Order: sequence, then structure tokens, then C-alpha cells
Amino acid sequence: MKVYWLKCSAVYHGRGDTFLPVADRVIIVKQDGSVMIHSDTGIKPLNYMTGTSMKNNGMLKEEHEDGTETWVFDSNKESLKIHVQHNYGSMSPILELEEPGLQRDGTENQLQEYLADNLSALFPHLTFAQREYQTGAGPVDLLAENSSRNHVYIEVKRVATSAAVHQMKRYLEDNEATGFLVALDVRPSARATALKKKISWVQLDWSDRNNARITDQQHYERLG
Amino acid sequence: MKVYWLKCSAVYHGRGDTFLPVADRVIIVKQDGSVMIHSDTGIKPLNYMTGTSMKNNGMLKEEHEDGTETWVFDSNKESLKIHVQHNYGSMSPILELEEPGLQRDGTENQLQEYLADNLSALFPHLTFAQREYQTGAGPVDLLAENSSRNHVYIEVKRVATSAAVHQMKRYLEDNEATGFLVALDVRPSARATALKKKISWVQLDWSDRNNARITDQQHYERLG
DNA sequence: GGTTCCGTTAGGGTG
DNA sequence: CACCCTAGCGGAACC
Repeated sequence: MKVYWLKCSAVYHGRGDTFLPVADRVIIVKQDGSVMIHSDTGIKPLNYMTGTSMKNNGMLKEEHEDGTETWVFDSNKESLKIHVQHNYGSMSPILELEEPGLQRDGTENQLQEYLADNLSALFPHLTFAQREYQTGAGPVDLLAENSSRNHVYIEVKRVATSAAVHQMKRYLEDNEATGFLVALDVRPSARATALKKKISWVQLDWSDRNNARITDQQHYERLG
Repeated sequence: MKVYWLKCSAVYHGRGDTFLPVADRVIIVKQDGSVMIHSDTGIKPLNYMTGTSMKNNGMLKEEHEDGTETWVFDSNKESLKIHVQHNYGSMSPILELEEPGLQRDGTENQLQEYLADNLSALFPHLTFAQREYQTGAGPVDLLAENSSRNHVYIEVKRVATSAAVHQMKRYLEDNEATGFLVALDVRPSARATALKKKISWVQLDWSDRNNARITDQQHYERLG
């Protein structure tokens, strides 16, 4: 990895077209060819280019008569040109230990697994049937059966917004199944839309990963 | 801004819960308090925290008996702890010139403007009426009139996915208006959903910003 | 403050 | 390789 402190401008063409006027910035070039131009605020880089599809896995330097340089990063479909007005300095960190990667906890996928394994504990009248069940309008996360052996669709979200309610509504259309949303956070907009569309929902506290608890719910049809 | 080269591990709690095992990494702390932990691949940081809602606009150092340190970043709702095993060095770039910001070209907003100004050139039977027209299910990007003076809704996207088709479908429900999607890229899933829902769409080439051309389209009702 | 929506979304998984 | 969806999405605009 290489970290530069520069006064520069930049032009990008590819997925979009952008121009960045002259200012002081920090540029990072990674081992895989990724380039990022950072200002002093925010998480996202002002300009960047993914390294995976890079042509030369590095930059091409063009020197100009006035002493400035243009650093060119090129791939098949993208190009980023950094015009360097002044190079204040740089740093060359060597990251030797192999990156083990980020371990996430409490993802939607893990919540799906937990619910599949513990469905009857949370909802005594329901029995888990399968994951990723194909409805006429796309795959719903969980399929369960109620005590009358009827299909019950369960759509799982970490955060449920109104879009999730619309999605559930589509699953339930043209079908005799019932169903509901399960989420760790059912946003107010989702609750409002659910009321309008009569879509049931359940909100869980899952801070204890071994024992989810229902903290709030609204049902518009009997579950049993 | 400060750039550190560290051997470290990290724990984050807040919007999610994550753990990052020990390895060599580069940490950036910005003027606004933003923190990022970068490995040697990819654009996105492994771990990060937005600076805007930070408590002390900076880190809190805890020193341990074995000589290592824990750097703590805290806000009301989030916390990031970096356990520093070794500090290889750092860099302190000073970004004096005020950041003018990125200038984008060919955004969805610009495409909306272009279509508003050139609607009849692309669609001779249509007349532009207004932008951001309020339908019963939310605001549609453009409102036009056909030769019979009937409402025609136009939803503009840079990239249209199936979600955009569903959105359009909701606009057209409970209403006598017709309408269609316009996008620079109509994804296959959008085309499939549009066929099922009978939602018309138009795909444009807009590489020449002064002259958009229709490259593909599918209409499920007469436009005139 | 919450919500909505765009973005060069990035990145992972799957076919 | 293309397409799909999730994400601690980030960030901006609007209310």
C-alpha cells in the first residue's frame, strides 16, 4: 500500500463521469490496484477506482513540462486521471499478516437460521417447513405451516422499511397463504404501510443470540 | 487528518456487531472524527465509524500493562475499539485548501432535466407538463400529456431494476393515467417484471449529452 | 429528528 | 461472466 499527500485535481470516466477541482487530498493506492482520493471529511472517498479489473495493476506516470505529473489508472471500462500539482510526501505501509477478514454478527442470514431452528419456540402454532420458498412473486425467506397445515410466509429483515411491506404484499397476492414480516427494527414508515396494506409484523430483540424475544407486533389475521 | 500503520484488532457495536482479528492495517482518522480501518484490498474500509455524531470528536486512549493500547471511539449509539498491538508509524497530512467537492455528470437529476426539455423530440406524441408530480402512491419524476390530453407518468432511473417496475406499478394503480420507465440501463430482472406487470419501458443511450437516442423499448399500451 | 432516494453504490454469492 | 441482493450501506435532500 502507498499513501500520498497531494495537491491535485482528478477526472474520472467509467460508470459515471466526474471532475474534481484542485485541492489538498490524501490518495491511497492498494496492493490490488484500488485507488482512493480522500478529503478530510466523510467515510467515502471523493473519487476512486476498483482494483480488480485494472489493466496494469498500477499507475502510469505522465510528466509535463511545468514539472507537474498526471497519474493515470486505466482498466477496460474505467479510467481515473490524477493531475498532481504538488507532492507533499508519502508513506509506504507494508501489511504482512494476511487479512483474516471481518466477522459480522447478527446478520439477516443468521437471523433466518435462528428463526428456522427456533420458530415453534417463538410462535407455538407454527412449524418450520423450509427456507427460500418460491412464491409466485419471488422467493420468501421462510415457509412455515400453521396448525391447519396452511402455508405461512415469513419475510425476515434486519431493518424493515415500507419497501419490505410492499414486497410481502406481493408474495401474498394471488395466493391463499398468510404471512408476516419479522425484523429487529420495524421502522415507523413500515408500520404505517403495514396498517394500510394489512400486513402483519413482529419485532424482535435478539441482543441475546440464544434467545430472541418479541418486543412488539401487530397481526391483521389470526395466526393459528 | 492522521494516518496510522498498525498491527491491531477491533470490535464494533452499533448499527451491527463485528469483530476484526489481529492483522496489519492502516487506520485513518479525519478532521471530522471519521475513523476507517483499511486492509490492502478493496474500496470499502473493513471497519469504520462516521464522525458526525461522535462524542469527543476524537479518540480516547487506554494504556494497558503489557504496553499495548486500546483506542476508543464513542458516540451515543455506536462504539469502535481498536486494540493496538504495535504502532509501525504514522503520517499527519494537513489539507489546507478547502474541498470544492466532486462534480458529477450524467446523473439521474440531469437526465430528468434533459427529458423535460427534450421530451417531444424523443416522443413526438407527448408533451412535457411538470416534474415531481404527486400521484396517490408518491411522486413520479415526470408528468406528460399525450395527444388526447391524458396524463402519462414517466419514472426516470439511471439503472432500472425490478424494484423500479414495482414502484411504477403502484403509481399507475387506482388511476386512469398511463406511463412508462425511462433508464440508461434496464436490467434483465426489470424487463422480466415489466413483462409480467405490463409496465412499458424505454432504454436510452445518453453518451452524447446533447442527443439521447432510444436503444431499446417495450410498450404494452399505445402511447398516442 | 425520521424518511426517501441516489450512488461510479461495493461486495458477496450464485448460476 | 453476468446478474442478484444485502449492507453497520454513506450521503443528501426533503419534510
